[in-house]
Amino acid sequence: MLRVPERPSIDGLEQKWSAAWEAQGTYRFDRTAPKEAVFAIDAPPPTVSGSLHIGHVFSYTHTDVVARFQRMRGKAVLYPMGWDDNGLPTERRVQNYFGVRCDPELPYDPGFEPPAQPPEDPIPVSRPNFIELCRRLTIEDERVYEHTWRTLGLSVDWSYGYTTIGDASRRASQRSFLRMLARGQAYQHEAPTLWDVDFRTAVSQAELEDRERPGAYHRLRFPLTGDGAGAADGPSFLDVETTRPELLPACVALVAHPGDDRYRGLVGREVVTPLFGVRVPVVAHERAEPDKGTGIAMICTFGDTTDVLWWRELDLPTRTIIGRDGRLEPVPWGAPGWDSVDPGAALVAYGELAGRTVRQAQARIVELLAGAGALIGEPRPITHPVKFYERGERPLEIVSSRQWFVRTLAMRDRLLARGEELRWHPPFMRHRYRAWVEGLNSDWNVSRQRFFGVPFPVWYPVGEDGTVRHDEPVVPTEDRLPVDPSTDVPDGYDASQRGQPGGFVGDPDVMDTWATSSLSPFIVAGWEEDPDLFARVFPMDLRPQAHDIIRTWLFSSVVRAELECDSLPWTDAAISGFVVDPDRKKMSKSKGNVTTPLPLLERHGTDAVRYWAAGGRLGTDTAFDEGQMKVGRKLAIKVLNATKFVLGRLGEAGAAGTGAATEPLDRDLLRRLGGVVAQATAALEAYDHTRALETVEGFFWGFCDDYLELVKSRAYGAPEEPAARSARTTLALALSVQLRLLAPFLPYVTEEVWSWWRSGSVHRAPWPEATAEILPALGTAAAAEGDGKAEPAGTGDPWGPTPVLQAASEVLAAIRREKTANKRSMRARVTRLHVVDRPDRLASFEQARRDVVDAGVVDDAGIELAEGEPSVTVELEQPDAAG
RNA sequence: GGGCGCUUAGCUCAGUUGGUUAGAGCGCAGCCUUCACACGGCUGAGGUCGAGGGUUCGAGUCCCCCAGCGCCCA
Repeated sequence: MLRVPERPSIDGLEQKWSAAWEAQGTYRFDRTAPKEAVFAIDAPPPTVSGSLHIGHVFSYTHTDVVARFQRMRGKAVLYPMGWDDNGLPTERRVQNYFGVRCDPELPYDPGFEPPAQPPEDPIPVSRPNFIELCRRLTIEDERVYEHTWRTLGLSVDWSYGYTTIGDASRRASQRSFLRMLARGQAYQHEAPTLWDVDFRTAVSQAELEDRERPGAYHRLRFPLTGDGAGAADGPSFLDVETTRPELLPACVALVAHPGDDRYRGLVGREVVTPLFGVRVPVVAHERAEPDKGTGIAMICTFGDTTDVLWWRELDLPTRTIIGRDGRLEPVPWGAPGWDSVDPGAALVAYGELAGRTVRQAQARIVELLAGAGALIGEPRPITHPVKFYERGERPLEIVSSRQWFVRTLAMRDRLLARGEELRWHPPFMRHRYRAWVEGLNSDWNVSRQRFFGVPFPVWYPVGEDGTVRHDEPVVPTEDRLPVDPSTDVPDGYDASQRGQPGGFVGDPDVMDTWATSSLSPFIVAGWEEDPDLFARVFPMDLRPQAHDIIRTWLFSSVVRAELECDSLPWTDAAISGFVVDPDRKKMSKSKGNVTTPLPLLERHGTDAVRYWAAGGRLGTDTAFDEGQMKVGRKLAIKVLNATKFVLGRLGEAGAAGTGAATEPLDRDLLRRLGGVVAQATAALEAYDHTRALETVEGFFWGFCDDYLELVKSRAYGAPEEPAARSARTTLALALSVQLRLLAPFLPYVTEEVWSWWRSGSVHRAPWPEATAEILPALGTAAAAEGDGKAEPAGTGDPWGPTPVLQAASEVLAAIRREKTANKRSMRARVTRLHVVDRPDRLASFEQARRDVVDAGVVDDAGIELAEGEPSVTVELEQPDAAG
């Protein structure tokens, strides 16, 4: 039954159909499907830190196109949505939103309510209170996110949702951790660690970024001691250039390149540090750069990662001075390890520095060095790369602390092999992964000294003397997970023993957020909790994500699947580009050029925004372009109107769409459509949604502009007239196929018009199949034909050339051109139409003659055909004769 | 410094294994009250394919080099 509205509109379709899809369970995953019929997507859980942005809309649309395509092809699609709510972005947002800060020393206050307005000075709250606030805010944010996704029409099965702080995620993270610990793949270690002094947490290699910062070389003079050989005729001092003079008290050696003739004779000798009088050796190492400064450098514990390398490889002593708050700590000059030729002077000098921040200490020590005559010349300003935590605001320091690590370095070769095994879209993204894995220089530090995260499921015994025995961790059995060691009690102890001699303490740290999100395929698949589900969906099919997190999320996910399952977590990775503003600048909050999705969806309509997003190729940065959204809106409206028109011609009987296409023009149209189906299908299989859309869209416009005009009047014919029946069969089939081809891109308008004449959702309809669906309409006719309208000799390609459609379109275009050139209406009558061409082309035109006559308003008697150089001559009736 | 990508019409981009006269959309200009659509339709103008060199009968496409832009890593 046809139900075509009088005045169709694309406005309001989002609300109508997203509710219907939810009510009808259109996108529900069929968990009874066998593994080979499942298409499982490991979609990125967006970070819950305020709001989704246009980049999310962009890449999630790409994924949704894949999901819808696979679903229509009959796959049981598992398309879950998670929220990445644990971690620093949430903590930071909660601090700002409520005006609080977490102080783990405070006791829980069950009655705490944050003030309506965040106060100027943050209110200190206990850790449990802080976590409550985190949960409260993330639940609110997640509700808003979900609404945005539903408006965008993502075909997610919401019943498979998860959050990275939820019970399932904590269980999976802790279970995996315990197993890695048991297998020796996780270990804890007191070591120099990159440290953000504002967030007061360790960060991993993956979270670093270099930023250009101004600095200055300070030339410091170190007197040589008289101990070494040849002291008498050598120099009496060494000059060293450093950008970090404040680390002088932490200096443990000077280093030069072994091949540097200037210093070769001095290696093994000792110098004395200015101000602090510490005797340090001159050593040699390949990593010293002869071209930099004076070619000899201070090794301090620790200024940068090269210091750590030198310290480790050269087996140097440790003198750390920077505390976790980024200030210089008091140190005991004269005590063992802090020997000085003049402890009193060292104490006085250091007294000027202790308690100051790195920055303040630098300013002060420069004055002291200048006063002591140890600063040679003026500091020389430079710009140099400095390591930052990607979310941080001050340069990272390196502090020594106890951290949990996962052994990734030892599995480098296996990880590289997995990178080759994974199918990347586009393929060149493979290089990003390989370069990252090859460049790994430390195991993965998974500890974070934060609050809102997954705790390590570990306690430590406290000795009778009160010392914490970190090397004897106590772990829970897996059936107790998830645990919070700060409130839960290990087996064999009771709560009163917490922190007591002979008792226990909980590990205070939480896991890196990637340590949880890297398990997303495991969390969704019910790892170790739902073996039936796990067997059906793991390994998954697709990981879609953007290229900025290849080194973090993609990498860590490959690590976890390798460790737990000895496999890839998925077979394919689809890597989206970024959305950039029209000036090719990355959209970001700091640049103030971000666009929030919901107003856009409301202004242009979801299908329009998705059209823009689907136009962005994988791996390619795409300009934010509202013009493209207007084009998408136009396309959606065209679908609406063209469907209305076609259904109007079909009538109740024709809408069934069975029968044969007997007219050559109709047969050509279907042949071309068959080719479009094949191309679009191949493109989508290859994760090239852009090409698929272009192909389908191009055909659709030609269908509307030419074919519909050509068959308009023929399709009006009586039910029993064969030419009319052929037109209606073709219209019904072509419309049905095209709506399904467009459905993954424009889910709302296609569902709306599908509902006018078909039952069920277009998104559950089978993906068009050229051979099975279109060939029968041609095949039955081919057998019936024999009157000179026969097909060209079979070339094996049923979707070959379409000469009749071609000829008709070209002549129609010539007629339009003439009418336009003469500023005449398209209804102006053509009195003479003279077509000159090759014989076969004339024959093709002849087969569509009636349709061209109707569409072009041509006097049939005025048509002349002749062989020769191709040309079309059109003469129009006199304007005044039109009446 | 290393790696990857990009450079084609005013703008955003296609251009498959080399093969007639390099395409699309937007924008622009002109025209058309057309019975699905004025949230429309039709028609048109517009490009020495970043520069240079090479391979080839033939290069936007393959090779070399250079420049610029972007991203990632050091």
